[in-house]
Amino acid sequence: MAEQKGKQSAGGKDNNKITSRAENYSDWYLDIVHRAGLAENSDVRGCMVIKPQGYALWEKMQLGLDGMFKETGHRNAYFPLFIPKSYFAKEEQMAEGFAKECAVVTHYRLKSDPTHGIIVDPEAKLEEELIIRPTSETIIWNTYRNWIQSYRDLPILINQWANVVRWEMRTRLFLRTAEFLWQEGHTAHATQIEAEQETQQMVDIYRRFAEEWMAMPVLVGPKSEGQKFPGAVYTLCIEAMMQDGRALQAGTSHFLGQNFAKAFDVTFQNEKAQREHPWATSWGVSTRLIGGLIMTHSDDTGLVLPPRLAPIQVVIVPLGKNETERAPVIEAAKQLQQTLRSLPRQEFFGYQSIQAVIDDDYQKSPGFRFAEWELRGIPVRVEIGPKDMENKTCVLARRDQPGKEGKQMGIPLTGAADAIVGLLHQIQTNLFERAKKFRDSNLFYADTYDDFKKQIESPGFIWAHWDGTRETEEKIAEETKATIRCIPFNRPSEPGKCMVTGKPSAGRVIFARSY
RNA sequence: CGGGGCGUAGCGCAGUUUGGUUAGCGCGCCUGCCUUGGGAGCAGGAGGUCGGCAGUUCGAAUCUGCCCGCCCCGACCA
Repeated sequence: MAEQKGKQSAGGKDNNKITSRAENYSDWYLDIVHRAGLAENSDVRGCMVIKPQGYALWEKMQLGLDGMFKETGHRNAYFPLFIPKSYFAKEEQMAEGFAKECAVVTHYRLKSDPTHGIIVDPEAKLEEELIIRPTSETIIWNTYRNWIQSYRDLPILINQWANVVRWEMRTRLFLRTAEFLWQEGHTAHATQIEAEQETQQMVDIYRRFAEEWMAMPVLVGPKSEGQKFPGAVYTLCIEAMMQDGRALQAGTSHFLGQNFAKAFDVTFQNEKAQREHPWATSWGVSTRLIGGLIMTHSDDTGLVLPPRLAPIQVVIVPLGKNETERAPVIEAAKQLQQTLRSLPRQEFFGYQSIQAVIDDDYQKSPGFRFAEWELRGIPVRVEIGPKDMENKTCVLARRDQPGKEGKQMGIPLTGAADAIVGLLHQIQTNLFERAKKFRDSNLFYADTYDDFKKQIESPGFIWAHWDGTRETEEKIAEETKATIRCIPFNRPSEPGKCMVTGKPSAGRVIFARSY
């Protein structure tokens, strides 16, 4: 009896399968991250290990973004991880905003102790504590003070790729971790208008990157007062809808006014020999984008990668029962791999050659190998077997249509490389269109607060009128857990009345529950 | 930090209520045979201080206390 019970219950959950989205969205997400080998939790609370497959995605993101930053005149630099507490305190709004989640270094030495092993040396207390950067405005503007004397020194257009630490209570791989990787741009300008143009330009770069590389449609526009970056005059954002209908802030670009220049006493002389404070921006996206990528495209079969972001675009799976069958198949696979690799480089792939791998692990059954590569999200799979060799053809399978549905048989090997490139472009477009369609079909309207409360219980974003005050937004957040995600630039011009207070509203804004 | 749940092999779990010899199962892993157009099969094998510490007991995965960690729900957040 006991044995039988054990047998039945053991493995009750098939750990070979991915939890379906319908069953448990959050388990589905974690299954994808784990099974596709992107990342895992480390022993350090709240911190993840980004594994090679996951890091490769980040590298492709860096490739795409860094290129766009450079094209617009930015240069990379690196500033310290540690920020003296006094610097941090200088910009009040920001210090307050991040105070609750700062890691602080208080000592600089350990020593061995007979009873406790290694201990913090109480003699080695720092005179001034160091904050581990949650963001770098303060240390950078403290540095800019020395770099900026004249209007001729401006603009300063700097970006840094770095890690930051925000001590979060609850973490989720990629979406919210205590330490994460990001880029932060920090610019200084002679005029307000130029800084505001920069803020706009950078959010537009984020939009382009999200849409063109990640195939992730986004809403673009300012945040509400309540949601903006502490220390910013205003914050522009790109906001995406995940497949569970929740919002993900995917990137932000801040107009900082002269706040940091004043806090750090940064001035320059203009053409008329007058002293002025420069105008600032900062902007960033993080490894959170990987979470957004997963939750935008992936399905119950596994990860789905848009071709422009996929570190490997093509996998070739040779088939065959024995050496005699396999030899010519392998030869054809190698030729195709070589042809793909030597195609003219396209901007579409970041001017990198198309990466194709051959999976000739015959120990694994064909079905196993097909499933495995689908799980890992490779956009195109090529199957070549003995039957194909008779006709000099192959089979192409597209990841955006998993299983047998996405297969095209009888593709001539001679034209296969071109067909694959075409397919990669198609997949990229299809993924974007599909995600956009999903997003748009989950945009709802609410005119009364009652309707809003009802609608917010279902997935999706809601267009609603709001009186523009922080109090009303807070009340809504408290009562419905929804916040204003974005005030889209392209919103229809439609004055109305706030659904809560009845006060006038200039136009609808986007509400949603968010990550 | 409040409420709930859980720590047993790399992963997923049974066993704990009612203490009793060498702690089981599925997947994965290793060896061999066999097989290959959608997650194959057979045979053999390796792998555990049962989260930690202290206690109760002739005897603890199982009972008691303390501690640590993880997950979910809240408060907070890119």
